[in-house]
Formats: sequence, structure tokens, C-alpha cells
Amino acid sequence: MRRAEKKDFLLDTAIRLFNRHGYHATGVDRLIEETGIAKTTLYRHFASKEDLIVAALARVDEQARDEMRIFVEAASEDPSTRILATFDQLALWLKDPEFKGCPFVAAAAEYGGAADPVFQQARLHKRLYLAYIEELVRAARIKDPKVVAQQLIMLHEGAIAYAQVLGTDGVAAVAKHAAERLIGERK
Amino acid sequence: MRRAEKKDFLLDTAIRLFNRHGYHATGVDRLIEETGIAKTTLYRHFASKEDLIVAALARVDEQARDEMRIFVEAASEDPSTRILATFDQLALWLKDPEFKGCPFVAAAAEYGGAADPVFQQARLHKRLYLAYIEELVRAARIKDPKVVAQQLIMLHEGAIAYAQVLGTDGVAAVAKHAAERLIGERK
DNA sequence: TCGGTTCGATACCGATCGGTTCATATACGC
DNA sequence: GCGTATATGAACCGATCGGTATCGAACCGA
Repeated sequence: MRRAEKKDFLLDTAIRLFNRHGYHATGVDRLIEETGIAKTTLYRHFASKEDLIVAALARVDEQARDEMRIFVEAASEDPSTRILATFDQLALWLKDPEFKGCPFVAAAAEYGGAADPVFQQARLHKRLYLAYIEELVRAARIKDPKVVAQQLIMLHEGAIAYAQVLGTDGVAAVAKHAAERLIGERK
Repeated sequence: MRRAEKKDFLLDTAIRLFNRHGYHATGVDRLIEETGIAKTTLYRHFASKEDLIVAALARVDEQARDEMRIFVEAASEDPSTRILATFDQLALWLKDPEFKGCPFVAAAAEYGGAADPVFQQARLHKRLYLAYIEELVRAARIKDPKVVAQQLIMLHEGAIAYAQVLGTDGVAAVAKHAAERLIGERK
């Protein structure tokens, strides 16, 4: 395995473990045991566990927003339909057996200091996500795009939290119906 | 300080520390240092840290739902207005400088196993909260009360997550406007 | 083939984790 | 006033935490 491959393998495994057990609960020893990669190698790629977490979040952010963008663009050309398609992509995520709630919200909860790099990375993701949704809303020529984008994000986040604690059955579809009501007759 | 007082003091302090730093990150040693109560005494009241967490969550659940019920009943007699009042109570919570996101969602994230007592306590709270909202929706004679209650819960949870990561300014009001749209013309 | 350099596995570091043991202090029944 | 039961604090437990030092192996151009 090459250098860069090892780094990616570490990150992917870390993401899996962090999602499954949480950030504090996932020890560095566990990660090196799971990957078979030496601790020294890990610390050559990442200065600290915090650094690793930030890198993992950045990777998840990139993947998640890419997948969403690709899905939405493939779903439809109609701007309003594209907005609703975000909830179909959400449904795919919730159905994943590895789904355990939003990694960014969890990270923000475990590293709550506003100055904490982990928290800032989580906030960055949400900002970028919000900006993307707002972009979709503007494309649909909906009034008050900022407010509507916030409301759509809330439906996303709410569906994720609901699914995490109470179960995923039909949650995304229910959120999608709410979104239809929010963006309908509002141009 | 009497026995029962010590137990309450332990629980209240634990709740504060758990909210501020997370569950794994808050050590038992830190809690006993903060309260000045001996570790032996703590373990006489609670069998384990997990037991303490469950008790803390149960206490927060009780307090949160009581406060919401009292606020809503004082706000109005009109069922629809009462539904919207839940977002005003939410606004109060978000404004609290100690606010750090939903303690139950955080607990569910850190103790993700569905069989984990901590997770089950978190789920119990959400179930009771959902049941209360559904009760309000039924009182307002709104169609599809189960679905609408789910959507309102999603707005609550979404507003909480949004506020936790991106800031609290005006979030509850924006969620309230979305709720108005969801329950309007739907009887 | 050699000398030098980078790399990785192991053993180890002090600190802290959740939890327990035990000896002492205190309160209370007789 | 005395003996007993209970509550307490402090010292301690093995395990694990994030992070390092050491030392041998693999690899490099010459």
C-alpha cells in the first residue's frame, strides 16, 4: 500500500469508527488496530487526533456535497424539482445501515467550543450546505430565498435527528412533503 | 447537605457538564471535583456512570416537557396558537447561553447502540415529546395529525441543530413561520 | 555493493479513565 | 456513656487515553 493510500485508508476507517462510536469513544489505538497501520505512520500523516478528526470531517464534507450535487443534477432540470430531490438523496443516506445521525452535529456536540478547530470544520460544512440549498432556491425564483433555504435546511437536519433517534421509516418522505408546502405558491 | 440534596446537586452539575463538554469527555473525577462530593457517595447513588447519565437524561426530559407544557398552556387557549407557541418556548431555550444543542441527540450519538440504556432514554424523551406535539395537533383538528406532528418535530429538531452549529439568531422565528405554513389551511 | 536516509513496528510514557477498598469519622439506639 | 451501624474521604486498582522514543528493515542513488 502506497503512502497516499494509507492516508486515505486511515481516514475512511476513522470516519466509519467515528460515526459508529463517536469521537471521544474511538481511541487511536482502536483505529490502528482496525487498519493494521502503525501508530507512527498515523502520526506522520496527522499531527494529532484532533487533526485527524478535522481531516476526516473535511473528507466527509466533500463526499457528501459531491454526492448531493451529482444526484440533484441527475434528478431533474426543473429548479423546484431539484429542491425536492435533495430529500430523495437524504432518504438514500438514512437507509444506509451505517447511518448514525449527522457526523457534523455530533462533532459539534463533542467539541463544543466555538474556537475549537473541530467545531469550526463542522460549521464550515453546514455553511457550505446551506449555501448550496440557497443556490437551488434562488434558481427556482422563490421569494425570500435566504429564509426558505434556512427552513429547508431545518427540515433536512430535523429529519436526520428524528431518524437517528426514532427510526428512519418514511422520515425523508414526510420531510419532502413539508418542503413541497414550503416552496409551493411562493414564487 | 442532605442525602437527597446531594443526589440532586450531583445530577444538576452532571447535566451542566455533559451539555458543555459531552458525555465521554466529562469524567467522573471532574464531576466529583466540581461538586466537592466524594466518589463513594456518587457511587452509592448511582451504580455506574451510565446509570448517572440515564438519570440525568430522565431529569432533563421531565424538566423540559414540564416547562414546555406550562409555557404553552399559559400562552393561549387556542389550539393552533398553542402549536406555534412551542416555537416561542424553543426560542427561549436557544437564547440560553448554556445552550449547546439537544442533549438527547448528543447522547444518542455518543451511545449509538439501539440496545444501550442511554440511547433508549434519549428515544423515550423524543417519543414523549412527539406524543405531546401530536396531542396539540389533534386539539387543533388538523388533518393527518401524525404526519403534521412529525413535521413540526422536524422543524424543532432542525432549528436546534441549526442553532447549535450556525448560531441562534432568529432561528426559532424562521422555524415558526414554516410551522405556520404547515398547519395553515389544513383543517 | 555500498552508505545514507526514510520508514514502520514495538515498547513505552505520564495522565486519566471508570470503579473499588479500606480505614476513619460521625450519627444514633440503648 | 457506650457500642454499633453507616457515611465519608483518600488512596489505590488495572485499563486505556493520546502521544513518543527507539531501533531494525527496506529502499535509494552512486
